[in-house]
Parts: sequence; C-alpha cells; structure tokens
Amino acid sequence: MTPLTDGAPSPADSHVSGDHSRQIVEFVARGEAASRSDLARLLGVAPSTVSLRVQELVEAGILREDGQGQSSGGRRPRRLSLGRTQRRVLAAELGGEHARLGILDLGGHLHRTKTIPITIADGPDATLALLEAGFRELAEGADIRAVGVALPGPVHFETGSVDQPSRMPGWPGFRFGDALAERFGVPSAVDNDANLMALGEHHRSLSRTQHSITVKAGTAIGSGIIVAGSVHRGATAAAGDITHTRIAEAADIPCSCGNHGCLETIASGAGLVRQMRERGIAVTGAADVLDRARNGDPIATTLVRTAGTHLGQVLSGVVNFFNPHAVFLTGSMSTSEPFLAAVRSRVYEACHPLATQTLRIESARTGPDAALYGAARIALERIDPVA
Amino acid sequence: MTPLTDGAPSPADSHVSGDHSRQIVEFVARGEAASRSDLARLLGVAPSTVSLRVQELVEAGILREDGQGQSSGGRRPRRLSLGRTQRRVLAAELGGEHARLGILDLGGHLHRTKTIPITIADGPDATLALLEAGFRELAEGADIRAVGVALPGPVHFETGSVDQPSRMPGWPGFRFGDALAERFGVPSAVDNDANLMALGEHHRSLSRTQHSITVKAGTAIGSGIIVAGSVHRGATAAAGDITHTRIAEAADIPCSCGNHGCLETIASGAGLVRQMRERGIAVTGAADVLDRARNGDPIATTLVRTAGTHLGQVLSGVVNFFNPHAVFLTGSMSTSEPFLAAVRSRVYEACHPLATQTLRIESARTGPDAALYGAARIALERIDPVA
DNA sequence: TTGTCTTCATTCGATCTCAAAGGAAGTGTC
DNA sequence: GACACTTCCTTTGAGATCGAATGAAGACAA
Repeated sequence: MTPLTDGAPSPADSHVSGDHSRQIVEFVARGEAASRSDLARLLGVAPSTVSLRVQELVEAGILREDGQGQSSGGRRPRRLSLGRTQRRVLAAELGGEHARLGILDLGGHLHRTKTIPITIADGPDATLALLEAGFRELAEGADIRAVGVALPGPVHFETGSVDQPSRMPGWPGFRFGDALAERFGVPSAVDNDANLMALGEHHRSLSRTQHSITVKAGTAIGSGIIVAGSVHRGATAAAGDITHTRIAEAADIPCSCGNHGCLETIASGAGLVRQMRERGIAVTGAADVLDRARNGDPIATTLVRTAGTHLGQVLSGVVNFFNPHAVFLTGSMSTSEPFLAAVRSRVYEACHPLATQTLRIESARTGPDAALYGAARIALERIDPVA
Repeated sequence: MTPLTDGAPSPADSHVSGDHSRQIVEFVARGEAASRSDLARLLGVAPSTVSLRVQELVEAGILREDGQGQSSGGRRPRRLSLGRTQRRVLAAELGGEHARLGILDLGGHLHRTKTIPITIADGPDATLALLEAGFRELAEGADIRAVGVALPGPVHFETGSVDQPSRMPGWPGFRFGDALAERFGVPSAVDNDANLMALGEHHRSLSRTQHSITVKAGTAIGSGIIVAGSVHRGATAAAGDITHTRIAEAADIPCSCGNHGCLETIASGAGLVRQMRERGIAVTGAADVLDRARNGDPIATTLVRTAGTHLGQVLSGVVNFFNPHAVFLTGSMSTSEPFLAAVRSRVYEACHPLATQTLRIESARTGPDAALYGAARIALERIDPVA
C-alpha cells in the first residue's frame, strides 16, 4: 500500500469554490435559514457576500424568493426557499451482494431509492456496469451533477480506489472514482461505507462544527468518526476501528485478527451466534438471536444485554478520549432496546461526567440510507451548485 | 458550565488574515522552504500569491533574500531566510507552584526561558501580576506582538477562561485571556496545558495535515489530541482523557473518579508509589520509583514495565480508533527506557497492522518546553506577521 | 403623523487570490 | 553557439470577499 503521507494540500480540502453557495443551499434546504441575514449569521460571512451568492442562486433557479417573513422589529426578511430544478446527485452504497442506490437534490433530500443485486467479487468493471444501469433508470429525466459511492472496504479517498486486498478481488488499485466520473461525465467521490454512514448520520442532527461517532453494530462492528463536520480518516485510512479493542471478559476467546479478547468476539452479531451455539442452541444468524431476545428468550436477552455492556465499555473509553457531541448506533443490533439501554447505561456509568454532560447516545435516524446521504454529501462537495 | 454549543463560526477558525504570511514565515523558519516556488508547492497556493506575500514580508524585514540556491535544471531559486526583527511573542505554562515563561520569534524559535514561583491557588489577579513581572524582564527590548498561556485545567478556549472549579479557586469564569491582552496591549490566547503540549510536540515533527496524540505520563496521566495540525478539544473541552480508561488488571482498585480499575490507579506515577508502598517499600515519590528502576531494583522495574504495558493497552485502543501518525510520550515516566519499550511492545502487538503501518511512538523531543511552543503557536495565530 | 430605532438588504471601493501568460535565468543537446 | 527545455518568478486581468456606508421597510412611541 502507498504510505498515504498526506503531504501537499489535496484538491479535496481546497474547496472547489461554490463553497458558500453550497452551504447556503444546505441551510435553506434544512430550514435553518429563511433569509439572507440568517445566512450571514450562520455562515459568519459578510451580508454583502451572502446577497451576491443568493442572487446567483435565485437566478439559476436553485433558490426562490418566497414572499416575506415575520418582522422582528424592523424590515421584514425576504423569505428564501428551495427552487424546483432537476439538478440531482446520485448516491450508492455497495455491499457484497446488493447495492442501494439513491437520487438526491442539491438540498440533500433523498427523492428515490432502489436496491439492485450485484456481486462485488466480480470486480469493479462488472459492478460498474450494473451500477450504471441502475443509476440510468433512477436518473430518468434528471440533470445529474455528481456521483458519490460508498464502498465496503478501506478506500484511499484522494485517489478514489480501494486500498487493501480485503474481500474484493480485482478492486485494489482500481480507480473507481475516476471510472464513475468518466461513465457519467460528472465529478465523483468515493469513500468507505462506515465513513459515509457516519457523515450522513452526523449531518442529520449535528452541525459542521460538531463531532460524532457512528457505530454500526450488526454481524460485525465498525465505526466512522466525524470531526468538525467532516470525516476523520486517520493516517492510513484505518480510523474508526473499535472492534478489536480488548475486553477483559473475552480474554481467552481468539479473534480473526490473531489476538484474543477483542470486542467483536462477544459483542458482534457473529459473536452472539457463536455464544448461542456454544450453549447448544441452534440459531440461524444474528437476526435470529435478536428475534429471540425480542420474544423474551432469557439466554438471548442476557447475551444481547451483555453485548451492549461490552460495547458501552469500549465506547466509554472512546467518549472519554474523543469527547464527541453524539454517538449514533446503527445496524441490526441497534434496534434492540435492551442493547441500546445497556450501551447507554455503561457509557454514562464509566465516563467522566464532563464528557457525558451534553453527550447524546442515539439509535440512528436515517436507517438504511445514512450512507446514501453521506455519499451524496461528498459528491456535492465536488460541484458548485450554480455552475 | 456553559453548554459550549459551538454554533456560529468563531473568530478562532476564520483566520485572522495574514494566514498565508504566517505559514510562509513558519516554513522558512523551519528550513522546509527556501524559495518562493517551494512555498507555492507546500502551501498549495498560486505562485503569484506567494510572490506578493513574500514581497510584503521582505519589505517588513521579517524575511530576507539571501543569495541564490542551487539550480535544479533551470533558473536558480532566490534563497529566503528569516530576517532579524525584534518581533516576539510571549509564552507561559502555569503549574500549581511554578510558571515557565518563554520568548519566541515569529518563526517559532524559543529564545529565552525562565521559571518563576507562583501560587496559582491565590487566584488569577495575583498570578497575573507575577506573570507580568516575569514577562517584562524577558521582553526587555523586544517588540512583543502576542501572548499565549497554558493553564493547568479545563479551559474554555473561545472565552479564554477556566471552566470547571477544579483545584483553582478564584479562576472559574475569570477571563484570563482578556486580562492578558489588556495588560500587554496585544492579542492573547489561552488553552489547557495538555492541549498546548500536544500542539507544540506535534509541530516539531509533523505537518499541519497530520494527526497525533501526546501523552504526559508523570504523577498523573493526561493527553492532548491533534487533528489535522490543530487541537481537538471535543464537545465540552474534555477530550484527551485516557486516564480513566478501564484496565482489567486493576478491576478492584478504586480511583479518585469514583469508578474502579482506571488506568491511573496502576500506570501513573502516583499509582507506582502506591504499589511500592503496598509492598512495604518506602518511596518518596514517582521520581524515586523511577530511580530505583534505573538502578536495577527488580520490583520497581517490574512495576514500571507493567505500567508501560497497561498504558500501551489503552493506547492500542486509542490508536485503532484514531489512527494517528504519531504518539508522543512526555512526562517523567517517558524518560524510562523499559517503560517506553513496554508501551511500544504492547501497542504494536495489540493494534491492527494497518493502524501501526506508519505509526511512530516516540519520547517527546521538546522536553519541558513543549507547552511553550504550543502557547506561542496559538498566540501567533492571533496576529498577522507583517501588520 | 412624525421621528427614531431596528432589522434587512444592497452598493461600492479595497484587498486577496487565482489562472494564464510571459519574462528571467539557468541546464543540456546537437 | 544556437536551440529547446526546465525552473523560478512576476505581471495582468478576472473573480471573490470584506467592511463601511447607504438604502429600504417595518415597529414603536409620543
């Protein structure tokens, strides 16, 4: 692998311009700003600048002037709202056997979604062909401006390629981002699914100055980190690994990573299945265990609770260290109330009070679409809304 | 405490302007850039822009044109070096009973230092008076442009005040930053000592796009986090707490925080002292234990090694999660070779290989002055070099 | 109704930045 | 030594942003 020594500033951070325009559209779309002066306040930008950008956006039809708002003791604000253009971005989240596709407007609203079967192990070219077919149908009649894709593996963000061998034969080194851009003739962006899920989840409820962690607890356990509103990828694109943190209670259980006592051996869906089977109970998978817990099976319930406690233990370390505004939980396990309760309970018990003072621990809201929102977001960052 | 809901962009991030000038001075001072074209490459900025800024800096005497460099196949570069102005910034690190003061130039070089006795418990006014006297002497004849101070407690960075009660009577709520600015008639900045130590250490050897953690292991254990070259303070200015992470082997040892099994109960200097005494060995303090280990005392050596292993265990979780480019160790414990070796060994053993692929784990270079470099840095960020 | 105050928005001149083009001063080749 | 090429740096015009001033439109009080 390339050392990833981020030396010179990449084009990714040096805002493609249109940065303010993009933020303006977002604030209006989210209903957080209804006037030019709202925007100036929120953006920390001169009112004159806002006026200029808004004018451009209105002329392009992306925003509309929409009557007047309530006066608050002076001239009434001119209310802004989203215009109705056909400008859209495409987003996809690829899994091993399925891809979830979506089409969103510039305001980040998800208009339609669609799931298609793929076989990611067939390699990037085959996948790309299926993806294109799916996208073409979704994009019918729309004016596509960018594409963003979430991949199930370590991604070198700058080059838009998969990094490590992992379970994706044919992928490493292939510049999927460039291939996407070429097929659709628009800018593209690619990142790891955990990162994009975290990004999507973050911007549902937090601002661009806040920090969060999104943990996906399903068959496996993964997480994505958002620092000041953007993805923290770490030195080698490995950030967010909490699944191999050591848990005392699992000290003698070997993990696929070669060590012993990793969190995933007892707190992941796979870990739950193993533990059930060790107790002589035949289960088909993680969903089965969760079902049993939901139906009052005492062993399953205990295991699920214990899994939550262990995840909570690990998260308490992470929360103390990282001090985020929120921790979001997604994945099949996060739908289990006892699981969530156990996580919360342990985090609040084991953390420094200052770190939990304003902390939110929540089950994710965006459901299966979090990564699509995230993918759309990194795609949107590549374009200027008015261009 | 105030909720610290970072809403609107603070003046801290919206570069005070002169941002490029500051970076230019830094690159030249560090010897990383010797010509305008070097700077353009490093800054990712148009050559024309660099030329303009450099011209300003040369006219102000802050930079000098210093003959020609080696040609690399074309026109020879015009070599740049630091000019000799009297422009300086003041920096201080306050402890309970001492303050370390320093004076640095705009290039971040530390010219002189000085340690004075203070009693921080006497409150901010008394401390400020002593600080001023000390600074006045250091600043003799210099043209002071900014002041930066590291405080031993949780600091609300934006307001420049101490947040929690902690052990500093009279401090909470007092706007120390404003008081400093008023006394010296220059911009000021204040932050927590762990943060500034990390900042100082980071920029000794890493770039502004990289990430690091600096752990101070002395009587207590604390850490500071640097994300993309700047301090990560977290949601409630509590980030960097690793001392209360749970360690299985300490499960039944109560901690001052109210929980059991915290890292600091066995891996801190205080923890070492306690363990020695439990074994009936009279020691005067952490330094004594370290001395004994250095002189071959088997019990002390074992304890120090074990402490290193436990810190390494906690750090492995942090490294997997955060994936930094480097972990720096400071404080009295970090001078112990067995300690450092134990930390390294455990981190490399317990971490995912991808996370340690390019990871450096090093004992800090800046010694007792790390926080001064960090304090100078946040002070420098408040001014425009040419202004 | 008149005047004052507040809030919202735009105009205007100065500054910063960039991209593109071009000049300056070298190296290397035939 | 003539030519092409490389590297370094500056000039120039266009666009973005800012702060300050100004204008626009309402609230409110006397």
